[in-house]
Amino acid sequence: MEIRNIKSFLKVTELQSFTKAAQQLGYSQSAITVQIKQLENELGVQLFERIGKQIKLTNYGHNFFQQAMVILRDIEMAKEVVHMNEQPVGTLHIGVIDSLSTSVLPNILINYQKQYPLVKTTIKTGVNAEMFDLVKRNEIDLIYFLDKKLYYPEWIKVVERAEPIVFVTSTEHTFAKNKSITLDMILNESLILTERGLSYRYDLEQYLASKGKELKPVLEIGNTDIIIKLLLDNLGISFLPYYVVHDLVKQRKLKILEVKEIKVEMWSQLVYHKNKLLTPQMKSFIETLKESI
Amino acid sequence: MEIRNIKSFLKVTELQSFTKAAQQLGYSQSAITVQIKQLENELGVQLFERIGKQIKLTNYGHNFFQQAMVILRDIEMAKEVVHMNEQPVGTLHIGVIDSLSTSVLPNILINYQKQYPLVKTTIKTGVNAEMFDLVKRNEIDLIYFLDKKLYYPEWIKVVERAEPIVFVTSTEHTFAKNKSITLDMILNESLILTERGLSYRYDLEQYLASKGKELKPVLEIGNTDIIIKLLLDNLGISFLPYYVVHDLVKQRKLKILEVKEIKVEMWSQLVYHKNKLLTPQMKSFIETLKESI
DNA sequence: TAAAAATACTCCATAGGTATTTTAT
DNA sequence: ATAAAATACCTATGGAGTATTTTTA
Repeated sequence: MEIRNIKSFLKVTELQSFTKAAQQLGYSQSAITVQIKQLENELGVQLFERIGKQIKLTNYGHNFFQQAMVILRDIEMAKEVVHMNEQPVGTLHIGVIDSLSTSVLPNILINYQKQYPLVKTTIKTGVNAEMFDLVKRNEIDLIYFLDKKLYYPEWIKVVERAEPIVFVTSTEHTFAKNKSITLDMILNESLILTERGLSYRYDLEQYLASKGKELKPVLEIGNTDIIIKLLLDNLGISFLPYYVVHDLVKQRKLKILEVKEIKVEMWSQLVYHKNKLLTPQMKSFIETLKESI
Repeated sequence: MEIRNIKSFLKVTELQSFTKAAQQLGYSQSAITVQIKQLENELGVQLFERIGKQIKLTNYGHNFFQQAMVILRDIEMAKEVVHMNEQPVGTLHIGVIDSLSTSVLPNILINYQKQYPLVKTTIKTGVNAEMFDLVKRNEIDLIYFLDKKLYYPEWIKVVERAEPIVFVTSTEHTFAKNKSITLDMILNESLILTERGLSYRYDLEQYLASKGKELKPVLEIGNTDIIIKLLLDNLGISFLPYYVVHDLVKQRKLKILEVKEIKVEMWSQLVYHKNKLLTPQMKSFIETLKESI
């Protein structure tokens, strides 16, 4: 059974005539005869009585008529309903690296929820590699991460912003008053760093290695929040994206150490998979993020 | 949009794979690709995200999925529902000539209604020509009439029974005691007859004409009930199908006059149009009628 | 005769197959 | 190297047209 048969059937019942139905539908009369016959064969019943020049629905035909209308209505509805939800509603899956998730993301999410209260947002956090994996498995719609400027043909980048990485310590620290600090000075202090392998720490180590030097952190902690707590307790110096300490620096609880010899810069980037269909949720989130930074 | 596309779409969503869906449906993989693409073009939206080796419904696809299930369910339902009402329910349209409608039909209808209370029966009465016309216009399902044995290729005859046509009068009538009556005797009495043109009256007149004689009725009334009333009042003699007077003869209120010279026999016949689809109502009515006579 | 549906036949549009390419694992 | 989908191309089925026949008004 195909839909064209059903459409023809309905037109025939409406006009009580094969010929007229054919005219209105742009078929030849014989095409209608055959289409109705196909239906009758498939259903195993006679749909019309052909008596004299006029045709009339049989009981079977009447039964089918009821359902045929339902089916056509369903199909029309499918064509409409498919376009629904072009407003931002539904769910949005975002992957974010830890450091961004506790610093810049909260404000963005608050703005977003205010503007689009119908969207349910789920956040997955982890390191870059884990996020990238989730994108590949199409489990998250967008990923917001920090790294060098990355270009992969399978990604579409929608936002990127330079993020300076800075040495930072407590305003209580003895270095806090020094105008200019050298790398060597820092290397002899207690260093509280993020994990090895994180791109900005890697950059730093590469630079040091080129000078024959080495990082010897007293502590390695993935979570930047914990690092910041330790810094506030004046327990050492760290090397972190500026954005994670921005607020506390403004509040004069932490202090950026100006180290002239090295400048590490990373990029916070928002990307999605090139084959990903942009949902309204995604579009609106991207807009909100652009406005927020 | 055709149903095969919808079926394939549903199988693909079920198996999350074009290839597997193709296998299960007996298509090649490329056929599925094309079918889904057709749907996507017609709907104007992307139904699946193709990311890596796996596919995933988009929001649009999910919307369509909901309706697609409804459509298929309704199509399956159409295939079932079309066979419904194979029990005798619904309406039955019967055409009956006047004389049968008041004599043999009532009993049959009572039996029928007892057995099939769900069938609504409509009775149209009239003379043969009117009934035949209604059959041709497919306004009645069955016609029960009295005439010579008729065979028309466009009819299907399901029941026929010989119906003697008899001279009849009141038991009070002077002729009632006579063992043998001649035609001549009757022709001189008050004759109360049905209309000219009725087949059995026509037969009688033909016979008389061949003998150079003629009918001179004092009254012509189409309705046999009225004729019978007049007979009971001993107002004359009539020429009627035996079945209309059967009961009153048994009750010895009317008397059949034995006229040796002529024997007119008609047939009560139940027929329907050859292109008419026999409904369960019709079948069961035919059965009931056969049993009742 | 006219009008409607059925039938016979022909044709070609297209659905689906095979083979290959692309893309990703 | 494998596996899935897309693409290119080809073939054959069958849907629809034309012409004719049948049936009935």
